[in-house]
Amino acid sequence: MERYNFKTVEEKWQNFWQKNKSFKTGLDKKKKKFYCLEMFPYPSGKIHMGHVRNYTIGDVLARFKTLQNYNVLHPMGWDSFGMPAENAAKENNLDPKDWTEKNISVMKTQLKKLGLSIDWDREISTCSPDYYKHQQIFFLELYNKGLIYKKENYVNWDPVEQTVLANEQVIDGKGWRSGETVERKKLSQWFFKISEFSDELLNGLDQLDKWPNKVKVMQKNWIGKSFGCEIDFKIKANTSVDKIKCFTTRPDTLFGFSFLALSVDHPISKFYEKDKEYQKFKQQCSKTGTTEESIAQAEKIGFKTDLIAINPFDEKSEVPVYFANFVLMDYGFGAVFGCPGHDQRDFEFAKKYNLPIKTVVKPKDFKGEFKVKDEAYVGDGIIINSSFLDKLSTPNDAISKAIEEIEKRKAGKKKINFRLKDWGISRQRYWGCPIPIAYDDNGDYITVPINQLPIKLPENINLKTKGNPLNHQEEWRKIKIDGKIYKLETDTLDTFVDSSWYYLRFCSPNNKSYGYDFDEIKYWMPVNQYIGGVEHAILHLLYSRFFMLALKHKNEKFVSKEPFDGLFTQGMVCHETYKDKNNNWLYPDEVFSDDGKNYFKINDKRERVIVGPSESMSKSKKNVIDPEKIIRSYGADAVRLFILSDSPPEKDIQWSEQGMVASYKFINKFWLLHKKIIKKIKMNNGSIDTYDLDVFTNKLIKKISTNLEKFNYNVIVANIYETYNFLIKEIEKDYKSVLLKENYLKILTLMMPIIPHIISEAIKDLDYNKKLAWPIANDKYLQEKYVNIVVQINGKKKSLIKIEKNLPDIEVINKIKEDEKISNILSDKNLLKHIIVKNRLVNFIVK
RNA sequence: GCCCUCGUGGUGAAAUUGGUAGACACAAAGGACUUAAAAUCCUUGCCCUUUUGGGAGUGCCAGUUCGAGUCUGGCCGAGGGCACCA
Repeated sequence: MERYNFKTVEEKWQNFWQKNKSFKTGLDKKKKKFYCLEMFPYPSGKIHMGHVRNYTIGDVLARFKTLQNYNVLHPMGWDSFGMPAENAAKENNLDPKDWTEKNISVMKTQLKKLGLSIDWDREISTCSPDYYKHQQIFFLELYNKGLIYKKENYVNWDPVEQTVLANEQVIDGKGWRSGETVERKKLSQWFFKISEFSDELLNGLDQLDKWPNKVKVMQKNWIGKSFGCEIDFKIKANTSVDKIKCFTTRPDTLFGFSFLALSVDHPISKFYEKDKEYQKFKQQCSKTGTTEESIAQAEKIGFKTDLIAINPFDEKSEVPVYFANFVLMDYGFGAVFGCPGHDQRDFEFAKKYNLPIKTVVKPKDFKGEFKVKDEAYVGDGIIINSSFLDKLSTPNDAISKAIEEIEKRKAGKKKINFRLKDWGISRQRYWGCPIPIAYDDNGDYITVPINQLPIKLPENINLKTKGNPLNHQEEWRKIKIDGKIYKLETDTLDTFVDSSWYYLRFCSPNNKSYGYDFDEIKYWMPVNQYIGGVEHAILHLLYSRFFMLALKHKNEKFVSKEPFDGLFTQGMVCHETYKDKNNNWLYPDEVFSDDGKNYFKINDKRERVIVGPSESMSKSKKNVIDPEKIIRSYGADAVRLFILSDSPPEKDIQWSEQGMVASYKFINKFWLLHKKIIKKIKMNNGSIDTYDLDVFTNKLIKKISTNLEKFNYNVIVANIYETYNFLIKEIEKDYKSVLLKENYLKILTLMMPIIPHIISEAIKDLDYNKKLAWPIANDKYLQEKYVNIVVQINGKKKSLIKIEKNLPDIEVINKIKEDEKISNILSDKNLLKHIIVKNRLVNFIVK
């Protein structure tokens, strides 16, 4: 029998799908829709295994929903602005545009070879003026809504990328892409007012019940809502300062107040700039790096001012004011009131500077006198030593009473504070979306009128200049607005802006006048299922949620709220790491083994390989497998089958050559089985009723359908193997041909989402030309005639008895007692009672 | 330090949501076919017993229950996120 030739079959069907536009999005708006979206890739050169996994998972879902007769939107595009293009172009003297376009064409070809059911007619690319024109229009819109502003502040400066990073892009004090230590620099920057929506972004999370809890928790922590109050502390001193504002969540501990601490960036610091000691202190603070270790180990240090702060609850209580290294300017008001008894950080500070440590909270059940000694007591309890707050329980009663009292004394008011900061969107880079702002000679700016958009990037420019290349484009910068010459803004937008609305663009990718068509997004949005890596849990997903709220703001027509109804975060693809004895990484391709040990070849000699732990595939560790090569050797179906098998999609998967080979063998085995079945059907001489097969098929429909809904794709692969194991035995029976064919078509349809090429070819052999539909399980076959009853004695399984379904209890018991083994056990025991779980189990309780 | 998630064979994992633990696969060992190898197929998989059979068993300890991988409490371990957030 001829062997399955995946090459010709896969190519044939991929051509067929392309020619027939098989995955073109339907236009019938009366049909139920399903918007399936995977995070679009950055066109870095070639696809990697992470892409294969991500897009296979999405494709299975899209194909399943299509078979279920949904109108499916399954598009693909390119997140094509960004620094790698600029850097690569700089190195090779290319235009970033050419580099990007070349990569897109390579990756598109590769994705097609996976057999993805993508509507390529909707392809978009964020670096195309057709796309970023609309982004510039959105910029103007948000600007006019007051959601964009410019301010000068300290920024995270990446010295390698020569650009500003958002807080979220700084990981352990290092740039998220460059890995270089980030510097503090003062710059004038554009900001999105994301903090305006803090509460909505937080509350919206509650509606997202199809999101992983993990992601919601991360966003919740990031938004960081805390309840408390602001307090104006009166200042006694000879300077012009008369009060300092603080934010606190613990006004109930105000009687434990023993110092006030300020950030070195606090406005008051200007009175101390000339003080030599202060300068020294400030420098010391800046030296405390931003790395993980330095933060963890940083000693709490302070600089004592001549200011004295007064406790609003006790005018006689006066405490010193310090500058302290642990106070951040961009949270609260850059000032904290120190209560060493009940805050560990304040406690350490007080110990160092010998400040009083007063105990004002005592644990609820503590008997006798409670005193803070070796560490702060931060738990709940009863207020003590606090005048009118005494005996109140904290947090609840004491905090509200304290706030009430503060408001009565006009010393402050109730306040909610968020950790979420505004999103800095300026980047000093060429390869990004230009910001539609122009400056006059005085440095005052205006927005560029809509009819002059898009502002296109200049082409063929010199990138090897220092800093932002656009700064050197004098001609390009000139723009005439209302007859007057202005100079364009040279900052470009953070690429996270590009990906914050692309899901809207996919709904109407060719709409010329505006970024989206209202009717289209009304039908398609929200995305029903969004699939991507968990590394975007905060950045991209929070920004996208913000963007929807910003578009909706003051726009009654825009009804959608959350962009992504369902979110699925897939795990990473891992591989063992290999090194030689000099600690140089080795590619898996270089490693071979013949006697159970691993070697690689060097100068015609073999040398032992040191095998390291399995880690997420990364170019730097060389533990990568090239998808294209794998597809070439085993075919797309086998790759899809393997990448879905073994591990659940949300968990990391180990790449294994053996596993890959097993999937490949299965594809071939399956084809041989298929040919046998076709032969049986063609012979058309069977006489056996298909009851057993019907039962199997209908159970399978139920299993695979529910497993698809629950993303249990690894179990579906197991279901497919089970199906093979079942059919290879069943095929010996001479089933009635028509019925066999009917069952077999259903079974093939169930496998279509996973291995579409071979299944398409197999269905062709059935001479079936109608539109495929997802089979529905017939309840008749799910109700079995016989059931296996587990017989337990005192909860332990003793026997398994096959009886008719739905027998009355008494008959079940009688049948079981006929069982020799059970009756033997029961004969010398005292039967106390029995528990019957219908059609499943009988438990005898004996003594 | 705080928050979240997870602990099941040699390995990746299943388990109808409280009811047959280990489906499905990888690896291993033994066997069949073959001159041989590859490919393919079959068998085995903890302890005691020659078999029949019996027993233990889902990180550890307790609890709830007729019955716990699944529920509750405590402990141990692994992974991830946040990190001076006042």
